[in-house]
Amino acid sequence: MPDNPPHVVLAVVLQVRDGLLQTLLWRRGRDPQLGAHALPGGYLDRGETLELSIRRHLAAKVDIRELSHLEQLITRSESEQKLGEWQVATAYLGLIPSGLDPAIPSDTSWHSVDDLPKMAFDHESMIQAAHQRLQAKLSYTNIGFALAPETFTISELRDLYAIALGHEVSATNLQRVLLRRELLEPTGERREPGPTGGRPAALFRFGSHRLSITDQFAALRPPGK
Amino acid sequence: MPDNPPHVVLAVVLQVRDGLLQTLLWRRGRDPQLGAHALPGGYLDRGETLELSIRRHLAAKVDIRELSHLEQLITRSESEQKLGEWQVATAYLGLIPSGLDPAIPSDTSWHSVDDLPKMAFDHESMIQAAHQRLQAKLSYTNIGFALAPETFTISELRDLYAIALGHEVSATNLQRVLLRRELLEPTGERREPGPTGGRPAALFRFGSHRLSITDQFAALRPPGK
DNA sequence: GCAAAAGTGTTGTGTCTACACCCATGT
DNA sequence: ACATGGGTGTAGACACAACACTTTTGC
Repeated sequence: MPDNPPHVVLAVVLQVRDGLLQTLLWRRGRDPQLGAHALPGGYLDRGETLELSIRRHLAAKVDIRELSHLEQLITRSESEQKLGEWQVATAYLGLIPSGLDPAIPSDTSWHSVDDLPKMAFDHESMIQAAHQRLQAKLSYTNIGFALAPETFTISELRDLYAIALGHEVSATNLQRVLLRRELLEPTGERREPGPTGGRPAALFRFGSHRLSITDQFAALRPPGK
Repeated sequence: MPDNPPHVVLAVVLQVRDGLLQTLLWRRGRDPQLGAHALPGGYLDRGETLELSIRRHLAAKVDIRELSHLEQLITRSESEQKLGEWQVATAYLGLIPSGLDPAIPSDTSWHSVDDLPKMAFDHESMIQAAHQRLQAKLSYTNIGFALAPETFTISELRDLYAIALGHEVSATNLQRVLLRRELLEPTGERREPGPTGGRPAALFRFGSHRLSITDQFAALRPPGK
């Protein structure tokens, strides 16, 4: 056993795809746990910074210019140790806006957060931690910008929030909350109605694409019983 | 340079002492930065877990049975690297209830968070991060249990909150918020008034000493202008 | 009685949810 | 006209801050 632990950097990359909150998983091509699903990532290189390291490893899987947000989640040493490998792992949360479809290599695929395959190590609990962090931040920050495309209608945004939060969200109230907090600005454009008609929806965009705490007050709770 | 980075584990230990929020600093007895003030901690041992490691290092400074709370804060690789030492550091936030006065070694001392000496590395920003985390959690969790002694009056608790938050807190409203959230329970006992008189204060205690999120809603904001 | 400290009553404000209602478009 | 989806008006619940007022003690 070496004097210092190998340091692994991982990312839970989340995106709303096909109506589900999905995460990018890599099918391990090497021991240990060959064939099991794991979070993308790899070893910290000599002299490298944690954030640059995870960006480097992710670059092998997706176009990281499409990453709309990246933040550190947690650092763990526990479970790897049980496997006889003394090792430290730092997990990041990454987000990709809905609507993009980055090219990914064949050993990598998207999986619904609610229907994960058998995961290597304790990566499943890291995905849960990432999901909880996203849910919490949707309530008191402007992090919605990182899930949404550049412009969108309130209905589309409502769907993104509902999928990420895991419960129904009212378009009416979502609009009120985000406008009151001055996070959303109208583009002035409208979306053409579909073949079935309906009033054309106004297009909005997030005023800022930098994370900020917008309200200590929680909103968007699950509908009352 | 070795194949793997040395992993350092640090703790920002906070306690309300003498009317100030203070942190435990260690005066470095070795290079680099000999003589500068630094957070207590040390290297991760072979096969050791992060949390056990910080507990082990802290045990050399204080009686860790007096630690009322310990949580992971952040892991950094950046700044140490600038000094030519490729190194990763994980910082923890630790809390000690007010009123205790743990024995500490002579190379260690308490310093007000608002009046820090010249700090080694980027430890000052870690203390700021710890302080901000504590302030935020005072609003939406029951973390007050970790700052307060076993039993206390509302006035005493008000002072602790005011010191940790850095702004005035109303005893009236603090009591209402914490009772509404059912965090406080009366012990049934009373504190004798001082020589100057006054109605005897009821003693309370926190119902739970495990961290839980009690409200997504922020309270205890600074008094309005 | 009077000062001091603790605790309660009450009012107003702001944020949120829920739901009724109105608006703009396609067929 | 009517269905469809977008958007506004309004009322009620709740948490909170602020402050007046009452209670209980020592002197």
